[in-house]
Amino acid sequence: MDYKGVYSLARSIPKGRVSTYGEIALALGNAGLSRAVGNALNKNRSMEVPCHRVVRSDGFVGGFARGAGRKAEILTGEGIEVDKKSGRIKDFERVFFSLWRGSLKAEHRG
DNA sequence: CTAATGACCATTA
DNA sequence: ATAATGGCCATTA
Repeated sequence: MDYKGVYSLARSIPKGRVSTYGEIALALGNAGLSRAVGNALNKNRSMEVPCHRVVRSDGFVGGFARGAGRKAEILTGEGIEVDKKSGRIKDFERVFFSLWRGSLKAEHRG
């Protein structure tokens, strides 16, 4: 598993935006890596890698080494609204950032 | 090597 | 909209 690639892509996510495990996997060349990507980010624990900006494709924040609640709080601090009750991201399609084409539908109408 | 687990994704009912 | 099922890859025991 090329962790370096995962971390590099994760770093590519700008503040105030979120991407998905599947996107990273797809950018690496294998969409099936989605699960492995999560493992890689989990193992990381480096502050230089904004793993908190990587969420599930469904719009849920997903898991986090420090707990999903912590992840949601960090995202909220970056301007991304998260519903603590359901653990879902508000305006997910709006804050979504595509790694392989630098955002596609996210910028379709500003 | 086999078996089980995980920060997932897509399909189907 | 929610709930349940199958598939995928890598790591760990």
